[in-house]
Amino acid sequence: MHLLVSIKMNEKTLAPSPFICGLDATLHVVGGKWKPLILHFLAGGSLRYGELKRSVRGISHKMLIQQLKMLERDGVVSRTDHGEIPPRVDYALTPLGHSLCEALRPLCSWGDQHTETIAAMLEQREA
Amino acid sequence: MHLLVSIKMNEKTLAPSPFICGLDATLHVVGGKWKPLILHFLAGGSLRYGELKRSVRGISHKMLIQQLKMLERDGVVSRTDHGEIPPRVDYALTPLGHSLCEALRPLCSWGDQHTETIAAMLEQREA
DNA sequence: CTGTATCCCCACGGATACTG
DNA sequence: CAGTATCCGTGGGGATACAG
Repeated sequence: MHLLVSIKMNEKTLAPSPFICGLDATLHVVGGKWKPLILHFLAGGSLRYGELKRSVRGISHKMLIQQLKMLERDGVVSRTDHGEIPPRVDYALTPLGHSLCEALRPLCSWGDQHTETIAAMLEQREA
Repeated sequence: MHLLVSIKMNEKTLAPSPFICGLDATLHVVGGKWKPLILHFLAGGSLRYGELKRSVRGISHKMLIQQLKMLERDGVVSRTDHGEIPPRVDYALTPLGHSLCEALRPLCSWGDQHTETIAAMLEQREA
């Protein structure tokens, strides 16, 4: 009895983890509709803004810029402006970004394996 | 030369894949803020509505019901109403759901490994 | 306890125009 | 080509009340 009593407090008044689990934490970084896709296409190597725009089909100009900024701020993507004219800007994954992308791969495979099934779902949704 | 010419068309006027890649397809199923978390907590076995509500901390009543319906419709989650009073309803992963959850695991691990880093990000965002 | 139905706000996100 | 700024609609999603 009296097991686990009196847990040592941290210095900073014990800030409880803001996440309910690891997955939750991850989603704070790659949550949303576009971020995973952006990372996915950067996995093959650095891309210019335009290339990225064309790769992530359907994304709007505004969204791409915005999401890239977030990803850069979070240390997942790096941005290098070559200071040329016309502008030439490359986006690439940081080491952290690569590791995250790695964790994303199973989701890609899963999607590949079930594309048919999922496509069928979408049609059924409208009905 | 003339490689890959004259690709055989499908019967149904060749409906081009609605997805830009496997990952995109996956996101049509577990996209959004809550679905991944719901699946994650169901991975340990079936849960009642209330248990799920408490597990996925922060989710609203409306959202949980709504997302569960979608997951059920998409064949990822199964719902069993025991027809009792008071009501007793269990939610569980289907085989498809389990495979998807499996693909989600690396994201959990990634989050676990970088919790500190991510927590730091969040604070920096406000600044 | 589980689920349905409303009200309602805000921010997500698209379209467009403009700058360097 | 890359990026910023603005306008503006839609719907995501919370709070609440109610039913079985």
